[in-house]
Amino acid sequence: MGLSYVEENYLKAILKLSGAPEGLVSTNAIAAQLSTTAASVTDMLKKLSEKDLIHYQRYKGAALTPEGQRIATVLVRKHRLWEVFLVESLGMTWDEVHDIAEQLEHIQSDRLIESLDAFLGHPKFDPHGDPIPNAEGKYSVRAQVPLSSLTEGQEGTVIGVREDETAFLQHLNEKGLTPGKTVRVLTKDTYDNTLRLLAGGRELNLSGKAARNIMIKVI
Amino acid sequence: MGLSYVEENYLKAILKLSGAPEGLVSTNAIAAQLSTTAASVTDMLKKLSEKDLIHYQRYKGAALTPEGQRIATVLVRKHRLWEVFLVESLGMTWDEVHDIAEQLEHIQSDRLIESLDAFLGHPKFDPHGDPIPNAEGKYSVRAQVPLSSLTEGQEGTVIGVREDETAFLQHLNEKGLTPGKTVRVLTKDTYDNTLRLLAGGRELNLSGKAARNIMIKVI
DNA sequence: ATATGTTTTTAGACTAATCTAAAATATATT
DNA sequence: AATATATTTTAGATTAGTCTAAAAACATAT
Repeated sequence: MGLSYVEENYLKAILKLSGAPEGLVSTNAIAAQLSTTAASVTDMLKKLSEKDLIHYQRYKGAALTPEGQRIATVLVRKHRLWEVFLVESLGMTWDEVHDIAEQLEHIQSDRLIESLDAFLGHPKFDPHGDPIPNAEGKYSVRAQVPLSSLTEGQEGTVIGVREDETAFLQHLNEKGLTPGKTVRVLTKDTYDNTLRLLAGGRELNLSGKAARNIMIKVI
Repeated sequence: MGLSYVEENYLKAILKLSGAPEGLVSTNAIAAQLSTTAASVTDMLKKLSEKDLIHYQRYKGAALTPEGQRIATVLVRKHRLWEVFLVESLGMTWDEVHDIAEQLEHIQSDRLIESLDAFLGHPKFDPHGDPIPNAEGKYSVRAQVPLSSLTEGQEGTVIGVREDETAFLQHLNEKGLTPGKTVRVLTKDTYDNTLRLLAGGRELNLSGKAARNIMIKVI
């Protein structure tokens, strides 16, 4: 029924590599992505093709079928939801969560992932600013990124917040970080990601946690 | 370096089976516990012995070494912490979390498990009432007796169950016999030890067999 | 103490995933 | 177009974990 850990990783690699150019993914590209050999990839491509998860013609390359794409997208969804949990709930740093999420994304339970999604407040973006596909596999458009993903010198306008907790909104009101306002990142602390901002003509500090909940449209 | 998923499951099975009688665990007992064959168990016992995680003499049986016990106890710690998270944070029911925790316990990251422990407030018991060993492997104790040992008129609170079979937990959920609930023994059948209970304001019957698997803290 | 029955181990085979080395195919160059 | 180079596939071997069937060890009963 379910796929193995390894099969899942191949599907995710193919999804990642079929990003920009709408062509076929090569054997070597997959081998490099997964740090394995071309021979191993060929074997697996045959197997995934047999299961109708990819279209594959030898010497040509591979592309996900609709079903393969669905499965790979669920993996991306799980990976990014777990990253949000690790950073926002457990307080881990964005650079240490990837390897753990890489393991957690293989946990099998639909109920679990939907409960986690609800617990986190149905986030649309992960701590790196990447969009989280919803349960139907649809991505939010990347017109907006969390303020926390901006680098020093970048500028944008506040679109809104991710979680509309009253206390949090009041906090932002006091700082003048309301929708429509323009903000510029002056400095970003390398340890705790606290931001020094220029907004409405005055400078202010903002915690990394708060910055993650403020959505920005980059100018 | 690290152990495989399978090796970890063998260590956990041996820890579970070396519970009461301080003797050796038999090959057949492990095979039954893991739903595998005796031949497979023999192979693995040799391997674990080679790694100094168990003491093993052929035809005699196996017992954990201090290092094997340490690893198995960490697994129990992880399993139970995840169960607390699934029930208390995600709002899942105690009968559906076991299989998910069975997967989550194999996630490798010391930082993760200590962060999770802190996030949950360093719980001492899991949703089934079983104690959670701390980072040093020490368990908290709690005075508990099986429900079957109560006499007519005695009262207590449900702490947990002895066997965590999903079907059994669901059965208890339907009857409202979940951890924290108060129960009073109304009558006890002298022949088959069937109990007539008062729990959550309503009366219900419970077989002697089921009662032996429910742990109670007497008031 | 010998026969019977149970438990455990060994022997040999299978699957999934991997590798190296060689062969086949595709691509690029002149 | 012929040849050189790069990519991909095949062939064959390896490892971890599993299985069935047969042999070996142990336990028990008469």
